[in-house]
Formats: sequence, structure tokens, C-alpha cells
Amino acid sequence: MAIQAKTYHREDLRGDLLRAGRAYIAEHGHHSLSVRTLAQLVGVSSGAPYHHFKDRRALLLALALDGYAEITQAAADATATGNPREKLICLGMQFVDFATRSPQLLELMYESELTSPAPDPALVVFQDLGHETLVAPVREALAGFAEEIIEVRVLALWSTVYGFASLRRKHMIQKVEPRDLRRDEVTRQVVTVAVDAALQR
Amino acid sequence: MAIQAKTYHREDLRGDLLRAGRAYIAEHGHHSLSVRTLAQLVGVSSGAPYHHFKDRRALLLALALDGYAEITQAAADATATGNPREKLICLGMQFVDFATRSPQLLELMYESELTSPAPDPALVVFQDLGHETLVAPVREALAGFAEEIIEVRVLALWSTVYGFASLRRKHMIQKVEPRDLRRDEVTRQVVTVAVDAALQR
DNA sequence: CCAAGGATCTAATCACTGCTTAGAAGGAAT
DNA sequence: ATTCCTTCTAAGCAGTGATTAGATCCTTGG
Repeated sequence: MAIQAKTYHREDLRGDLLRAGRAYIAEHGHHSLSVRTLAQLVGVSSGAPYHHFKDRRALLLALALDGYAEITQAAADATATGNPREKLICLGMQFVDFATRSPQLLELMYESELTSPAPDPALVVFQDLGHETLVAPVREALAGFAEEIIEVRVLALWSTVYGFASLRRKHMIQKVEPRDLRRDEVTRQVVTVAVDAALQR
Repeated sequence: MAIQAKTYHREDLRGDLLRAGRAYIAEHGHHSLSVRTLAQLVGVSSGAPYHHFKDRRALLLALALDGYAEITQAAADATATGNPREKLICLGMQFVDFATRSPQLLELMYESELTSPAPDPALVVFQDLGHETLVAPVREALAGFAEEIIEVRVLALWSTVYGFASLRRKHMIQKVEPRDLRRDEVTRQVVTVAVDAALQR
């Protein structure tokens, strides 16, 4: 399991820790991730990680930021083409998709000690970015509307998408069919309902 | 701080632990709640709590169940009178209200190790109950609609309400005005948008 | 070229945690 | 009053986050 430690000074311990950490979280979630076992996983003493991360929280934060970067990139791709409605539906689907593919990572990003009682400052940047990604298409579709209304619509839309992704992630949704095709269809319908409600003139 | 320990056998240690635990969580959140400090808070040895709770998780579960009971009661009150639309708006407002009043408790109930990777069986009962509370008014308002459509509408509605409550709880929402009156107004608008979308014929 | 100095790592340690055990203290019933 | 069960204490184990002193390696200025 250890990634060979033939040298005293290692090539890229920080990167190795992040990769191993991400793999661990994908499998077991962040709750049980300990700095010690992570160090052991990459074949290094228990104190070594502290030269690359101030504390456990900083490590988790770095992992979360990785996830945010990934999701931000995907969002940029999703809004490349299409009309506002298509963009928004695509964005919503993609977020739910991410939540389904990487549930434990999403938990770290949105529902961990990193966001309790308030989000870590480092995360706020990405949240603003995501917010802007939603506002733009809505503003375009609701040209002429008061800024307050647009804000409320975006709020409702983002709440729906995030809420649905979060609930599905932790299997807190009723009547979820086993077949994935069906699940995608349900997701599409929920997202569509939310988008159309947001864009209603 | 200790609640007098003049007797060896205490009147109701379990209840005292739950009360102290709830107070602690309201102030500091569940992450940092340790069995030891809680025992110390109520003036008892560090092993005593384990005679009333199998482990720390069981204690947290009991606290979460308290919260669920409270919220379920409130929901029952909210749906006592009114037409479907009014009921749903009232339900939504109440949930957000609970999230705002007891953010740390809500976190324990919905976004803790108790719901990761799947909700504890003990919580599912309350979730089913909550789901049914929403389905009834929607079904009444959408009489004649296919069950599948009703299900999707409820899903979207619950996602919005939960998502909004969750995001507001952890201050992950943009443009939140300081004045509480204004906040309530925003909440009402978001909930109304979601309810009307769900009940659209 | 090499000696100084900085960066990276190990080993050892501390305080704290969840949880278990052995046994003491108290209550209740025969 | 004796017995049995519940409730509690005291002590301890293993695992955790984090710090420290010192070893090892790399870089760089002279």
C-alpha cells in the first residue's frame, strides 16, 4: 500500500497526502480520516504531514478546495453554450451528478466542520463564483425584472438543486428507484421544475 | 455548573445528560461534544453515561430524535387548518424557522455522522412521516394528477425548503440582510415560489 | 568545492478522547 | 437481613491531534 519511501526526502509528500486523502474519503468519508493513518498509508511518520498542513482541518480544507475547483470547472463547461434555460438545467444536472458520483467529497465540501457554523473563508470564494454562475443566465432570461426578484429566484433555484443533491447523496429521498436511468429522469424532472419556476415571467 | 450530586444513585441521569447535551450542542455544535466533558458537566464520572447510552453515537442519536420529535409536532400544528397552499407555505416557513433558531441541532439531525453515508434507521421513521406531511396537501391540490407527478413535485418542494434551510443555517447564502424582518420576507418569497411551482396545474 | 543554513522528516511525547473492566454503593424484593 | 440487580466510580487501554528535539537531506553562497 505504501508508495515506496526509498528516499528520506520525498518527491511530493503534499501531493501524495492529498491523493491518498481523496481516495480514503471517497471510500470511507472524512469523519474517520486521521492524520496518522493517512501518514501510514503513504509510508511516512505521523508527524510528517504537519510540515505540509497546519493541522487536520487545513488538510481537509485542501481536499475540499480540490473538489470545489473540479465542480467549478465542470460548471464553466456546462455554461459554454445554450440558452439560459438549457444552461441552468445542465448546471443543475451536473451538480446532482457530482453529488452522486462523489457523495463523501460533497459532504466534506458542504456539510462538514469546514462549514459549521459558517463556511471557511477559503470556501466563500468558490461559493460567490457558483452564485454568479447561476445569476447570469437567470438575469438574462428575466431581463427587465427587479434585481430583488432575480435574487429570490436564484435563491430558490440553488436551494432546490443543492437540497436535492444533498438529500439524494445521503439517501434521504423516498421512492428512489434502483435503475439509474430512472433516477436520472427524476433528477431531470426536479431540476426542470425548479428552473422553470425560477424563469417564470 | 454540576447539577448537585448529593446522591450516589441519581434521579434521572439519562435525562440530565440529554438536557446538558442539547444545551451544549446549541452553543458549540455536536462536533466537539465529548462524553467525558458532558459527564463532567452534570457531575458524574466519565464512564457513567455508558450505562444509559451504548456509545457516543447513541447519545447523539437520542438528541437528534428529540429534535425530530419537536419538529414533527410543529408540523402537525402547522397543518391543522388552512387550504393546501397555506399549509405548505406554513410548513416551509416553520422548517426554515427551526433551522434558524436551532442551527446546530439541525446540523446534527441532517448533516452529521448520523446521516452519513445513509440515515440511521431510527431517523427514517421521522423522514417518512415528514414526507407524508408534505404529500397530503400536494395530493389534495393536484387531485387527478398521476402519482408520479405528485412525487416529483413533493421532491422538488422538499428539496427547496430543506436546501434553503440548510444553506441559510450555515450562512452560505448571498445577500442576507441583517434585519430579521427582511430575512423572514425573503424566506416567505422563496417558500412561496417553491410551493406555487409544486402546485402548478 | 564545501560549509552553512534551511527544509523535510523521524522519534518521542503530551493531553485528550471513546470505551471497557473490576468492583464499590445503593435500591428492592424475598 | 440477605440476595440480586442496577447504577455508579476508578483505573486503564488504544487511538487521536499536535508539539518538540534532533537527525537527514538538499541547496546555495563563499
